[in-house]
Amino acid sequence: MSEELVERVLSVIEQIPPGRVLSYGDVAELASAPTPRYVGQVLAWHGDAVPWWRVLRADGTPAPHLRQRQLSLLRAEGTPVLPSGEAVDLRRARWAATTPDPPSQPGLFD
DNA sequence: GGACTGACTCGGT
DNA sequence: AACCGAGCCAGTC
Repeated sequence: MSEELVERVLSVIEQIPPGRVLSYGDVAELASAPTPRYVGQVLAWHGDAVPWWRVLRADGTPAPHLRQRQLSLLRAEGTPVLPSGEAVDLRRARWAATTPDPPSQPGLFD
């Protein structure tokens, strides 16, 4: 696998602002990775170097083995979580890369 | 070269 | 909501 591609994937993740998230598919698209699976693979190996908790599955739920830890990290930085507490509210928390700046006001998510 | 395994996703039951 | 199958692709054995 190309080292360059790994760098791009990590770079995209590094740029996700606190309180916002991206799905594996989003990251794959932004980094021109071949498939979302690849992003998961990169995170499994180099995840400790980036804010991995800001990457979720397409439905807003974290990968099963990270469920607890990831959700608490997200809650800690103010990411909007659904009432169930089991998934992030993607419609509000998803980071639009083309509009990089997160909403600048405190009223942020609501 | 298979076969199987994942921090995946989507469409169909 | 839950389960299934297909497509995906790098790694490992």
